[in-house]
Amino acid sequence: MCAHILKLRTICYLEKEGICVQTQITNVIDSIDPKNIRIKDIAKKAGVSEGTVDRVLHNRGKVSVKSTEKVRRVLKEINYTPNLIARTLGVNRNYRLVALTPDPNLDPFWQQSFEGIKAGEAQLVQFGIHFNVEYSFYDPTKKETFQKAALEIFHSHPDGVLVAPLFYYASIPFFKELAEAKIPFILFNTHILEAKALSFIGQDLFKSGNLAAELVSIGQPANSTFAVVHINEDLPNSVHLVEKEKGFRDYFVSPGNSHTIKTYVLNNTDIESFQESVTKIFNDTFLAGIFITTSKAYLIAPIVKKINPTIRIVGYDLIKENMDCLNQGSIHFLINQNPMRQAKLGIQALANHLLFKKRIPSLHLFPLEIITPQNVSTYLSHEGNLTGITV
Amino acid sequence: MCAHILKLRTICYLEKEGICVQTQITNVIDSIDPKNIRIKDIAKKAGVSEGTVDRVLHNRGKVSVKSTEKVRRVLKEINYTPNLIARTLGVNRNYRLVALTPDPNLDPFWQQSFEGIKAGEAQLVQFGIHFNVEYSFYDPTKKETFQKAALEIFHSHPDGVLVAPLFYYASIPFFKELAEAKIPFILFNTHILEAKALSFIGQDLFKSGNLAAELVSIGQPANSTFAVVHINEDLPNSVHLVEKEKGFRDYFVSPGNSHTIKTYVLNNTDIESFQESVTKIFNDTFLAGIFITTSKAYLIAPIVKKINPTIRIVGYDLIKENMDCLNQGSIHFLINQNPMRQAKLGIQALANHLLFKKRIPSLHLFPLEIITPQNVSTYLSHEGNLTGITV
DNA sequence: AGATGAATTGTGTGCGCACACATTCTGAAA
DNA sequence: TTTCAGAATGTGTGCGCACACAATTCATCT
Repeated sequence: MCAHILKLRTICYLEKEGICVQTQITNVIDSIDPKNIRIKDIAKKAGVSEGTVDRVLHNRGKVSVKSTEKVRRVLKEINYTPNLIARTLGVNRNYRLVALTPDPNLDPFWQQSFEGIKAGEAQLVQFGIHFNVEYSFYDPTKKETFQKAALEIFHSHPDGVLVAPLFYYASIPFFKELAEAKIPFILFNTHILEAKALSFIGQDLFKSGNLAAELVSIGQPANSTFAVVHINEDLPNSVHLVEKEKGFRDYFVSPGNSHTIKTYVLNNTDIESFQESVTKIFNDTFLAGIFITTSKAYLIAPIVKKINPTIRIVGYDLIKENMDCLNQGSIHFLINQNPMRQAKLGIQALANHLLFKKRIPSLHLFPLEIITPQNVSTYLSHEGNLTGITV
Repeated sequence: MCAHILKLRTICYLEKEGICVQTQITNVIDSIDPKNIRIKDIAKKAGVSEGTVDRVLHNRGKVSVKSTEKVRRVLKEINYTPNLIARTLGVNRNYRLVALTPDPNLDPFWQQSFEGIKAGEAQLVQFGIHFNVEYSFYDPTKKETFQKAALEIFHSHPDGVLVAPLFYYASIPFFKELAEAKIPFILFNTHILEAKALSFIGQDLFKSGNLAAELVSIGQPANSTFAVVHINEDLPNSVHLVEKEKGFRDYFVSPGNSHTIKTYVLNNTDIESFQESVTKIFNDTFLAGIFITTSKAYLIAPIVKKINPTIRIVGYDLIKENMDCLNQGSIHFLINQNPMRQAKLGIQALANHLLFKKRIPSLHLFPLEIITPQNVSTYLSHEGNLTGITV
């Protein structure tokens, strides 16, 4: 049979210089490959049956103290790691997941997150894993739609939930309910600390604002004025935007700082009056740079460029409209939140938790990706390659 | 048995406004879940045995035209995707991979790539996949060590190879041999087009130089002078550096450009004379920015800062020394090549090819990640999270 | 028609695990 | 001693696939 495996690892390149070929030979004789210990092997080694080992491994009880000890000792000796693939094979129950996000039809940003969820689902299917993801969408401008959807999800008793909880106060009771019902849930995009979620996946928004400040001010003269602009948002209810602004302002609180920061909140209920007010604001004040806290930078960038093309604009996310502005030079930097990868990872994390019973990190912070006209294309071609084993 | 699955997908949030709850109910009655078609199901539908379906699926021959037709028709009708997990279960053989890279002990950059390979291997082990990765290292400054290692690898007849081929001409014959012996190989970090590799994983180096030019010149006054610096490299033999410089210079070939570009090649055989020559060079010419084409920016950044702290420095990679310079303000931008993720993906790609028999893209270009003092920490915390299902 | 060998087709097994179920072992009560 | 729960332990099965091997069919020749 197998056994008698001869492993040969060679590190060699200095032969001439006398250190010569450094070869390490490992002989694995008639023993099990240490990488590949089965429950069966543990059972044999402990002198018990596979069933007993299984009971010990899963704390199913009904094992005598003596047997438990024997198994525990073997487990400590060898480093058993269950074969995750084999583990899922026998599982034929269907896990039902629900994803709750803003409606992708209302915002290209959430369209991308939606794509990520689908990619995650597709990947699991490919591996023969029975995960059904259902989608529930809400209107990001109306918190009642979130509450309603949340209630329905709770009543449908899913096996796991993935949520982008834009509304702070509206989401708290939902998470309380989920926790009580022991339904695992993962947050992405926006972190709600009190939620006690299984995991949060997203960026550090304070640092994100920090970075925006750096980008907007690089190479700018002293005594400049910068603006923070929130578009179309219910600011007091939106933790994520407040956090970004805090980070932005924090960057300028340093000994030698000479810059001035202003904040604007804009609503584009109708386009004409929006354009007017934008024009008025940016004509009145001389700004060296503008930081838009949402993915809506494309709404004001072209207007600002007409007023003064040297005003530096920093926004968020690789949505088409923003990239057009980037290429035309009206937006100078974008910070990519990578909603697609966030969402995909969310699904994967739920699978890891429910199915593979892996421990998943309670915090998965994404890097703050800086996008410029020169590197934007490299991000696009990369986004498509979301497949792989893992992720 | 199973069947009678009731799927319920709800999209609901506009009830008040009359559009009401939009519910889509899918009833799957007594039929197989379309997501989960087995070979057995195909066999039943085609009226043949599982063995015949298997033979058709794998082109093993020994099937009559009639049976082949029957199976093909069913396959066309339903969209069969094999269960990748089950596929690997029965595979008993041990695949032997060899990774050929510069010696990690000589360069922290290659240390990171080494970590990535190990991470990839570890992940496969966790999934119970029998992949043994052996390592073979060469001295990146001596092409003979590459040639020697390559020869040994070829003679050991591995199942797959992952290579970072820094030497252009020295590597061509190796790849020819591998191709003739039908040993699949994947390149990473440096692309050798003629190699006809299974896949290349890495960055577009021309664009990388392009981006460096953008970073070095943002917010700089007109008529500035910038330097391209190659450190410790056999330039004519190193395609990757030449390509980066091309990209860098290309950026400044535009109608309105007023900048000047200079190129320097430095060798730090002994530290003192190196420091002297660096000091001399950068004292002689007034430079607005410097682009170092390797991960060695930390060797000159502190010296340059002493001469003139406003000279902007752009380098490569998140190695400790560079990050220290970044935090101390002597390096202003780094472009992250993500050697860890590149290498890990290389292993995964080989597994996908050999084991899962998935098609893998012949080109996997990584994004050009811009690192600044403000976002460097977010990349570090993220690097650790390399696990997941995929990748 | 019967025999023979090749072409085709069908069946069985193992991969490692989880879980259901069957069996054996205790010790206390009858 | 026998009986009998209940605890402890062991055995068997399926998950979907690949591959080895067994069984069948078919065409051809005697």
